[in-house]
Amino acid sequence: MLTKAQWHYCLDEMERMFPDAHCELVHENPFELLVATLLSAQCTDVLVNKVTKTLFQKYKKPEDYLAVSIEELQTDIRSIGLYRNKAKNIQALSKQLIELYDGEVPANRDLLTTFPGVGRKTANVVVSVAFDIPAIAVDTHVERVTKRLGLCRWKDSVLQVEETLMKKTPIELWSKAHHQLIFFGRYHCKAQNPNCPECPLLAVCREGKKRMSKIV
DNA sequence: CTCCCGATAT
DNA sequence: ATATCAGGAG
Repeated sequence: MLTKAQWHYCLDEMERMFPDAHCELVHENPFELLVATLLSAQCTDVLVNKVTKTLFQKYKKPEDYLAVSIEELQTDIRSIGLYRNKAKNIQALSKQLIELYDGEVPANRDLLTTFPGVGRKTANVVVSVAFDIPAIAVDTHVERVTKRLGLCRWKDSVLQVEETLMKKTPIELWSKAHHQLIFFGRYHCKAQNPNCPECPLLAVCREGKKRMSKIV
């Protein structure tokens, strides 16, 4: 397992590699971020942005998503994948927003998870990015990177990963570290071909050292 | 655990 | 052909 000093070394190096890591889901308000994040499940953010570019011109408010048929909304987001569930969730979520929150996205993680299609990860993204509330959303990249490094156990749940990250990272760094973990996982410590030979974290990485010893 | 699911990279 | 992608619900 990584020591505290080793983890802070990782945070420093990721800051060096990706100093401008940020949310790559294009949005102009909390509602757009909520929809974009819901759409991003099992889909690249590049594809999400391609769809929302036209989607957000057609649908501005929750009412707009309820004004069309489910089939029409499905067609508008079909290229995203999982489009039947996502279309249904967007309409149900819009209805709940109007009836219980006057159409405004609540700045509260636990309230957000009561919305259909919104789990802990999506809720953490929204409160963190849209409302500057400290949170660490554990997506596929964050989970993979923290487990490869050895900060977490391979058998840990995403909630356990989140708790470990919150415990071992100063709260003022949560948002930045969260995005740097994603950039590091997306562009360097990739799922299929991680670039271990050129990795500045190799010296402290459990999985990296194992992979490199196999090559030699 | 399974299902949902199209686009892209390997 | 197969793996993966800013997951969530039953």
